[in-house]
Amino acid sequence: MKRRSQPPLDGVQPSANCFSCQWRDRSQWCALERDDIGYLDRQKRCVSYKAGEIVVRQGDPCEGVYCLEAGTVALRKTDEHGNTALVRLCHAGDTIGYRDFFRDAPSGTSAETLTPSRICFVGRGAVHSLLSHNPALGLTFLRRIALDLDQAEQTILEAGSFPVRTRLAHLLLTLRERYGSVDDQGVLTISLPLARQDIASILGSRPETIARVIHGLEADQVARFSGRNVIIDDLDMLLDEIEPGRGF
Amino acid sequence: MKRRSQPPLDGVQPSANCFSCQWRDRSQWCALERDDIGYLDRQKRCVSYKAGEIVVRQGDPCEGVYCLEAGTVALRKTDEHGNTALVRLCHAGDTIGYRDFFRDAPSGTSAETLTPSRICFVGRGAVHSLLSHNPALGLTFLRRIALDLDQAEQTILEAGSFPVRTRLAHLLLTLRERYGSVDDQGVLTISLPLARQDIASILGSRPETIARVIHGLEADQVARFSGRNVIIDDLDMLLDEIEPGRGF
DNA sequence: CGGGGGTTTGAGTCCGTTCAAAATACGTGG
DNA sequence: CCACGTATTTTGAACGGACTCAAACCCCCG
Repeated sequence: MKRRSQPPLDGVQPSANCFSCQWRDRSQWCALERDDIGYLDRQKRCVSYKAGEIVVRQGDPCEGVYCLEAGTVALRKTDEHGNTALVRLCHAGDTIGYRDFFRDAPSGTSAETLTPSRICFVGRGAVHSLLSHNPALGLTFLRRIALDLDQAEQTILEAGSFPVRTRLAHLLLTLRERYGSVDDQGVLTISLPLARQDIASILGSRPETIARVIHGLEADQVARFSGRNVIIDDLDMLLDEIEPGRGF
Repeated sequence: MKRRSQPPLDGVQPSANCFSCQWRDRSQWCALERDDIGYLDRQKRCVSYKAGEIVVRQGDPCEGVYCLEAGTVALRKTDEHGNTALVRLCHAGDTIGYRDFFRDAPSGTSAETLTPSRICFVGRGAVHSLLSHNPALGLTFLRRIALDLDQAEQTILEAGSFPVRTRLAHLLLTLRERYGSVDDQGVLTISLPLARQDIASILGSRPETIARVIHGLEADQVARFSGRNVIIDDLDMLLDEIEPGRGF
């Protein structure tokens, strides 16, 4: 048997069960009753992906929605001129593709796994069925999209207002919640799920610029980067990158 | 009686009726049955605004949603640092504030009339009631927000990929649909509902830059600007600003 | 006729980009 | 396990678009 360098999907059993899914109460599906969860469980199809695989290709017809049980997924959008941007990161517990589903149009973004992932697929028919059985489900999605839209507008606002350095600091702070850990010394380490070029893409910048900004951050003792690990000795310094001083 | 410079609300009767509303079939409310339209009609409250009035202030609690019957409204977002951006334009027929409503949180944006407008207000309770009566209504909103989110992501993509000049050309083309007219000579004129600073805000730029770009557009015979009127003799030249050349 | 906000123009600067090349990391096959 | 080829990241130098600051201008209104 061939040895593989990909880390295994830590502890996740194949063919997960919706009842025992740790995200059930925190996802949109929390609106479902017991019976409907059973239906969902029978209908869903679970697939494991390696890092870097395409789950949905932009322009493909939308066949249903996806539940990200483990891993991290990037949503990329490409326009007709070939410009591409990483529009959103999806983490374990997120539902993917609901936007295309409700627009009832081909996928507006591609979805690509950034880390090894386990993703459950739920077909159109099943979602429609659940939606009509349980009107509250529609509202949880409504709420979720509203939040997404808010975040997108926030991004627009920031992109125009702050330099790349500030936006990178903000991104690190955001990623801290899911990918950060603190050791005994109280030192924060963040294991980025992103390559440099993906960071650039998220911030609407270029890999060269990101490299330079990272260099600057290290020069100012704000953070130390080694590969995809970021070590932050003094969180306050990182926070100061966003709140530019306190003298007001 | 005092003479007023504001143009009257062309032909719109005061206290509009939902049944006779010209937007009924094209708005989210198209999902409603006759009885529910009646309920909506009784519940809504109609108000006329002059240009430049604030309809909703960012941070205010969300009391319901608004139907824009006539006029143009700008949605502005301000962050904690005072940066502000014009996030979206709303035109006659649009529903406003549904996002805040579904997030169930204070308004994330301010809404300000750019032209004299007539706006109907529908309270929380009424919307909730209609929503529970008619699950399809939720889906029309879902669809609408999904479209908005798409557009927001498109904006993010463009902002990072194209110079201000291209984005301005694109904006003009967008506004053409609602604010453009063609005379006997076949010449296109667009009556912008926006001040220069609002254009800047929409494009994530500055008024000075917009002035310069407009100057450049005029120098290249692409368009002539006088006040809020834009005259475009040759539409192809404007289109070329977006599609950079045809040799591919 | 005298404000006052919005717009335009000018000059200078900076941030981020582009292009090119070197350095490093990574996966693969020997 | 190491060598190799490829992809990613980093560095350097130069350019350029958009911003800032400041002043002049304009138009609408009182």
